[in-house]
Amino acid sequence: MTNTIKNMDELAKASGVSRPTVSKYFHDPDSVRASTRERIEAAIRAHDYRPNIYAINQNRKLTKNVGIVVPHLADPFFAEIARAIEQLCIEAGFSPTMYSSYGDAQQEIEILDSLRSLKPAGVLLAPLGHDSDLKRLEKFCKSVPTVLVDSNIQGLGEAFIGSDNASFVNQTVEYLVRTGEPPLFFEMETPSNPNADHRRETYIAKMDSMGFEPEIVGVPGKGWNFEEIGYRGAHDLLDKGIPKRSILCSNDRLAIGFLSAAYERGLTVGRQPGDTLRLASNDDHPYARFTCPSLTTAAHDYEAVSTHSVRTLVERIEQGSALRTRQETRYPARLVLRNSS
Amino acid sequence: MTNTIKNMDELAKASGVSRPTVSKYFHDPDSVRASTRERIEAAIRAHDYRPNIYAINQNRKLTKNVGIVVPHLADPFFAEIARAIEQLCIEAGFSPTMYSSYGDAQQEIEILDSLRSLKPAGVLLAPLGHDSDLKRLEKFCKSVPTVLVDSNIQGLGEAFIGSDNASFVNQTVEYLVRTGEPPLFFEMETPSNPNADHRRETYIAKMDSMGFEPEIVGVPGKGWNFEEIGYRGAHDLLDKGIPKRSILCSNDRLAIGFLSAAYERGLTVGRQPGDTLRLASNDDHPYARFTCPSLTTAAHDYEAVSTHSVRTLVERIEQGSALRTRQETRYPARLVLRNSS
DNA sequence: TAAAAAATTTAACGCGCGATAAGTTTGACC
DNA sequence: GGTCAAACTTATCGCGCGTTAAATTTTTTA
Repeated sequence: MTNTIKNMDELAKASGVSRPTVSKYFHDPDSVRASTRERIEAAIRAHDYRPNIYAINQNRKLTKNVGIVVPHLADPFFAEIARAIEQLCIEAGFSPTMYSSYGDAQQEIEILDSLRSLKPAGVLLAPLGHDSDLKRLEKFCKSVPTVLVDSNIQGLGEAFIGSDNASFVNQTVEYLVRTGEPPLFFEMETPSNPNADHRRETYIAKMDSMGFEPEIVGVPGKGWNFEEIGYRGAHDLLDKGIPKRSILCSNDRLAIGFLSAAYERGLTVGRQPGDTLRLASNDDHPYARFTCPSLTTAAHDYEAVSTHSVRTLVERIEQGSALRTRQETRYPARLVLRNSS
Repeated sequence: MTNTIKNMDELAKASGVSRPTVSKYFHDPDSVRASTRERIEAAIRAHDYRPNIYAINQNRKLTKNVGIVVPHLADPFFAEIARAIEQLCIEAGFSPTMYSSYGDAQQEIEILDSLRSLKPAGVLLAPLGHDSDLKRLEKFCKSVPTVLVDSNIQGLGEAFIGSDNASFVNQTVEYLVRTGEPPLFFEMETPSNPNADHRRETYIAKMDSMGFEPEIVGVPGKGWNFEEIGYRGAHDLLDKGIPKRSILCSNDRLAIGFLSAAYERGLTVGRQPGDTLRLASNDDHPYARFTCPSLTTAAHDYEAVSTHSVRTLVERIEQGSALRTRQETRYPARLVLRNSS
């Protein structure tokens, strides 16, 4: 008796209203009179009715779906960004779906391809960067309102919202210099993300401007096992002796690997007089508090990036195909002092 | 000229076949003659056509969708399980979608509710456990073929596939006893997962059977910030002096917090003669290799769990509503010896 | 209380595809 | 060359809803 309702027609009859009115109700509950709204809602509750999504989306010009695409969900940084964005999308009345390309450009394209057939209202995309298939990405961005997050690709999408890499590195370099000595820059030889390039460039510029000689160590290794790469790279580096007392890692995951290697070698890392090394990094990874020693790092403004990017996408969706000028927004970092330097 | 094709009718005309044949092709490309298959595929390529998912799913009795629901995607353990399962589902010809309840029972229910309207062929569910709304969960499992993963709930779903908690703890306890002394068990006072209970029970039973007195420390704290909880709990514990030389943590994330606290206190953890503490744990968290010292732990058989659970679900889907007896499968752990004990 | 405005009803079409039945063509085989 | 099954075509219905237009009712406003 409670589950005999299969479609809107029956729901309409059960609640004593016409089907177009019920349809209107689902489109916007406030568009019907309070009295009819209550009748409809009573029937919905009584029969546990939910409209058929597929029938809805087939006929609507625009769905309420949004895609969230990140390079690697197993990376806590992206997991956190994705979580925040997902929540905000729900609050804005959309149905977000999360996708991860797991560092694979081919999969990134496949995700976007299958996303296209979901006719999403919009997409929040944190692209792989260098590895991405730019032509396919560009084609996609032209067919679906897309906002780029975290990693920028020139001219692509409606807008870019991310973190200001220069702010990160300037603060960490400044801090290390002010409280000790100019740092060596420790990074991946072939980073899988454009942000790494900006960090390197900022490091060089900053060192130059302060009158120091930039010194960069690029460790080999591909893929997304950054800790492993940092670990091996640190061992290789330290095999040749300690190059400098201060080290700045391009990102926290490399630093985690570095600290692990340093620990194994019995090197003490920190700002105490007896310590052999000082280490700082960027990102404020969720585990940066729990490394040994805890990691001095520059923190993203997760909340600002996620709220701004969702807000931008929603605005873009609501005002239709209004092509404003593409805006790029970069939020500064917040230096977090811990025990590693 | 290339994008004038909107539906199957036009695609059929463009390729010179009838629409039912095209429909048949999409259902199973091998069900049409090779020559017509080529003609269709040529037209698809030429016009970049993709069938409308919503129209397809509206009419199919069963969709090809499967839901993957985990308690917390930001936890690397679940991120890894979800990734593996997602990949296997794709290979099996399904369209997986990932959902995370982020530790919130209310959200777990909402996910399942919205999942229901996607008419999924099946669901792979790693339930929250204690916190889950069992009645709603039960209702859901009756309406959608569901396979439980990682965390079992008696009688729920078609099957359960997870890890054998007893195997984990038996191995870690045995190892600690054999190479040193019986361990203290370090866990959360109110764990958010039934697996923790099984681990505790196994610890007690194992200690009893070996003739030792079980000793358990339950640290306060709620939520999913296990590292933080372990960190604070360790400090509290160590404030009262070192209770025992061997400590077994219920899971790696607690251990990561513990190691961080121990490091801050200048305690050396390991199996060397001079070390003050030995620490072991369970899960083989992706970062267990990079803690300081690296963590001795019991590893899940990720691959076995994920392949078996996907295979079970696919079988269940393909053989319709064949109600076999519910099976529970638990894979044993693999002890990973590192430097913490 | 009448007129205007808002809400609702009735009727009907379309979306893109699944599915089926009956007739027609194709290709393999002896 | 004839036979027959497999493959294909034509025709047609239905899915559950969006959407629209015109007619009707209800509520608000003057």
